[in-house]
Amino acid sequence: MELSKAYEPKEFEDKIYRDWEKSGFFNPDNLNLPKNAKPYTIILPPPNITSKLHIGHALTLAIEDLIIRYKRMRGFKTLWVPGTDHAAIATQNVVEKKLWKEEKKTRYNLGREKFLEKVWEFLRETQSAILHQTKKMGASLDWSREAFTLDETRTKAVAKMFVDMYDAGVIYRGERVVNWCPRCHSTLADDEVDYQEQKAKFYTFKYDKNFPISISTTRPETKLGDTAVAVNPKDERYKKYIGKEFLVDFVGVPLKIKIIADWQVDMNFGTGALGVTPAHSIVDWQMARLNNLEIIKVIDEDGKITENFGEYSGKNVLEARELIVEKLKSQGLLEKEEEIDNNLSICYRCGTPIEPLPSKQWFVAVDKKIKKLGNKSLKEKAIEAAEKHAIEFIPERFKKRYLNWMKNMQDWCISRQIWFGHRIPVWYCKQCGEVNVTDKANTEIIILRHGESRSNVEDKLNSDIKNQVNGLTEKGKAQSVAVAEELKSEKIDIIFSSDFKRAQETAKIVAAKLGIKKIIFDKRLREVGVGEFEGKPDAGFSTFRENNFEKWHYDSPHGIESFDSLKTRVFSFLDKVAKKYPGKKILAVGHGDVARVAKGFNTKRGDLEVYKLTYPANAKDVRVKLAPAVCSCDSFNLKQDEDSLDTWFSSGMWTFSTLNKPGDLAKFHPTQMLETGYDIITLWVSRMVMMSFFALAEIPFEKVYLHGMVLDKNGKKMSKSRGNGIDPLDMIEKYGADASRLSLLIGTTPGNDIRFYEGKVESCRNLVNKLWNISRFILMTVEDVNIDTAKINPVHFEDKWILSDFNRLKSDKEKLHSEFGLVSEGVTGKLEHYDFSNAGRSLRTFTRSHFADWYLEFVKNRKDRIKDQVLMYVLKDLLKLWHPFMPFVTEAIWQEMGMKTTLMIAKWPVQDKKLIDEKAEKEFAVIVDVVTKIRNLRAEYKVEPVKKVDIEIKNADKLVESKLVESKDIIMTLGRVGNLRFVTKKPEQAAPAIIGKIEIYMLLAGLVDVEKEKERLEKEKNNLENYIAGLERKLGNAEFVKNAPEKVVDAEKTRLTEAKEKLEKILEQIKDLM
RNA sequence: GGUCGCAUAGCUCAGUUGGUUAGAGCGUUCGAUUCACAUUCGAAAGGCCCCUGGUUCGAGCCCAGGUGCGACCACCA
Repeated sequence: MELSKAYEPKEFEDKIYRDWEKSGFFNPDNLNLPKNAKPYTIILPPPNITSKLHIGHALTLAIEDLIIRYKRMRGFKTLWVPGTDHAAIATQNVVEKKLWKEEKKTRYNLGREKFLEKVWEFLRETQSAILHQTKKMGASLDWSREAFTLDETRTKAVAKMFVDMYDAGVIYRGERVVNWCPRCHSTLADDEVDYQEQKAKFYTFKYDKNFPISISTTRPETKLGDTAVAVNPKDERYKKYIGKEFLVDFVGVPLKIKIIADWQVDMNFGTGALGVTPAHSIVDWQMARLNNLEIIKVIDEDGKITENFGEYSGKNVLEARELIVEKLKSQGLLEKEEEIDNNLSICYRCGTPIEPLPSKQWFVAVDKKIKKLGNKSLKEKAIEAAEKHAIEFIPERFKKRYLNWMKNMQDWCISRQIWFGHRIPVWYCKQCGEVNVTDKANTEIIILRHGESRSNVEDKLNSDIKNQVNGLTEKGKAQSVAVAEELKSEKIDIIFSSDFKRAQETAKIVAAKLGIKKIIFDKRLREVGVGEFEGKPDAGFSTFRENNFEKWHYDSPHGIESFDSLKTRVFSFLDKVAKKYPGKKILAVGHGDVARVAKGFNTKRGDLEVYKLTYPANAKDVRVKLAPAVCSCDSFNLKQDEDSLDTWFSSGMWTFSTLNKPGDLAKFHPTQMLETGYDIITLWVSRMVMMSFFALAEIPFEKVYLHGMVLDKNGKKMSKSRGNGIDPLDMIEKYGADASRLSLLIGTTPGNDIRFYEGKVESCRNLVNKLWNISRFILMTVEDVNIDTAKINPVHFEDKWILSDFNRLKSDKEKLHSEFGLVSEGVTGKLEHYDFSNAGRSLRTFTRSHFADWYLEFVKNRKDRIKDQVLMYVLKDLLKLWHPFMPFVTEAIWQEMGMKTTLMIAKWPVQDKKLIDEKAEKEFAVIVDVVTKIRNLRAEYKVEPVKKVDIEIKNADKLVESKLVESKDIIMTLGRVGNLRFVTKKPEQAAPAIIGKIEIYMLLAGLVDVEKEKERLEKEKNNLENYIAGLERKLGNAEFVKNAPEKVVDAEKTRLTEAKEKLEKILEQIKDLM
């Protein structure tokens, strides 16, 4: 069997990923597991659909796939759920910017519906790019459970959550000072506010002559809304005024100012007195609430002074500021005007200075006590979960950040003035103003006109129920079939129909095609009554109505039905459907005028215009969307809230909104692990905890593993704007997915940022190729790839050693102490402790150094069955251990070996303690030392590689002497030795190397360079002397001998003895050279 | 301003409850190609473990103070 010379990722990766998908094992339902198998679930943090994935996402995928593959191999019912996040504001911004750049249009130019279409167009593009990237990384995600925060299922869940929270009193509508951008006309979340350093004029003045305290501000115009002056309660200067009220005349505006005390006031800033403007400062707003102050709005949504401020009203803030300062100057009230540095809050999108404004918004009350949570609030539960270790943070320090933020959290504003996202499920009644909160979906009614009938062809009006002789023509029947085809994709729930024959026949054809059995006939869908025009041509009737609209509106001339009557019955039908079938999609087969009137309902036009609407022939154009609620005043004329929800509201539900397959929630929630970047602890992690407590009264996850940020080589955060962002696809293209993943895993510790540069990927690529070539060699060497590896009886000590060492590598203990070199550390233990980096390092060291460089070199020329067994045993299990790190290459080799099942579900190797053999380890370590020393001697003497050297070994340790003899040939090969003798007497003219009791001499005949050798030995002598002096100092210290553990003291003594022996030999050698 | 983190070889990072002469990968230098692998192998050079003090028989590790860098939160009226 022979593999290609180098591993070519491109030849394998796509095919392997397809095979994995085909196997179905990404889905835990398909894993063949015992009933009691424990679940292990991670929900992938959904990437924003604002852009393609960057290397930071690749890190998330690499870590999570590593954990998931490891757990899967360990027999857990393993689930990893993929998805994407609609990222409301961010996405809307990206599309708005694009729209402006490409078409010079704003969202208002397009209107809500058209704009949203654009957004969806954009997101479908990025979404599929993200999907492709994720698969390329090799992520073993269960695609059958893929979710999107704004798909139908999640949208329903979000609306229901909102309603439930509202019903529980946890969501409320309230007024609060919010960050308002006067240009974007939207509130901004705190994290959407940028700060700009600026020089500002800082004015110090009094409101009027009679007011005793001076205040300072950079924004005199807001002072029109002051209702208090706050001072520090400790401030002796103002103590006497606290609680007093003053009526002042501030630049012509009368104000009532109360003096209040507040600890937040800095006595040393300005005058130590703060003018409180409740409506235009978040801090002041809080003070106002505590002190029951009046709130006066001074600035409106356009950034202009509101009414009732005389000459200032209607001016923008800068104009008003100038005017007020002038006025203060002229009144002699301005005491100081200085320049200070301050931070100006600006909109992160357009840079316009932000106006804090009071505004009606929707909030989640984080302090509201909730009955089903033991009368604790969401905040309390979220704090408790971390403090009582229900949720563990890795690394633990981030718990502090979480708790700190949580404890200071105020009610969470969840409404955003944007179009994209989950529209707030609240309807305001236009009639009585009542607020209706419901998660019921819109009811949608499609009004369909019947197909061509004989009365159409013959041009004889027919609106008499007793005279239903005419049905559909052949053409009409064909039209009905065609319409039914079109309607197939609509998922119609119910069909209504007029009871006129032509409508009945149409409805029956459509119903049969759509597979709907029952048709509900409703008189209200009948054609308008034509009275005396019955049986006559349409033209007369139409002309009459058009000429006599006013009259026909309410009356019934010539016995025809009035417009009002027609409208009333059609609307009554719509009303009934809205009430009785909320959220359904309904087809109503009727007639021309019925469609016309219904269309008017939808467009909310005046009666006359409604009548002039043309009705279409096909089904898709007349649709009525009805609000899902009917107000208690019985009106269904409701208007939905224009705002959308904060994107974290829906992503906060992510751990459970994704588990919507029947039984999933019970099986997989709470999830075991959340793995994400530390930058979204507050934004996301905290929200998930609260949302999960509200919805399910349980934690969303047991552990939170936080990874760092990926930085570029210079330690700068990667981003597109900096131009240092890296597309994982580029790395995969160049080095393969395995190398890309590995480069992100090795050298990465939880919570710490990682620097990424191509060199890392390159060296990982080399390692991947090394594993490939090890396999290539083994598969070429062994006689039978399927050799039984269950029972190995190793005879050679090198076999015993590698089996021993390899089983240490498998260990679930993080580190096994051993005093010998070349001993591996436990990979399983490291993985259990989330120490992925060191797990990878251990594997790398074993693979490269222990297995390839020593064992394989050692046994290269051996030909026997036991060796084959050892090789296959190590290779198979090594592939398993590597699999979570580099799934593709390990699977590729596995398949090349002719394995029938995928490596993905192979059992994780368990340590076989019987194979741990310390004696063999020690013996092999000596051989390694001897060979290394010989190589060192050669290198120091610059012996040409082709030239063989003569070596004599003296006084070999009894224990290992036989092994040295046994390995004579291999030592000679590895050390390029011509003659190897075991002697009892030190040779003349030879360079020594000493390992404990073993002395190795390289004979120098023909290569002697006395000066060089002297120099080398002197250096070593000095080293040893210093070392010995240190040890003697230590051991001569009575305190050390007294206090240190015996083990440590003994070890030092041994070292001293050995060093002295060694020094003695060196000295002898130097003497010889003299 | 508050909180947290980081500082070890030229670079990126390990370094366990304090106990050998502090390690790895990359890079550099020297050398090797009939060998499974030049995506390879052998070897070497390279460290006031940020500074100052303390605890201890003993500190890269623990404590205090400082310096530099970074992050998060708050925000100056």
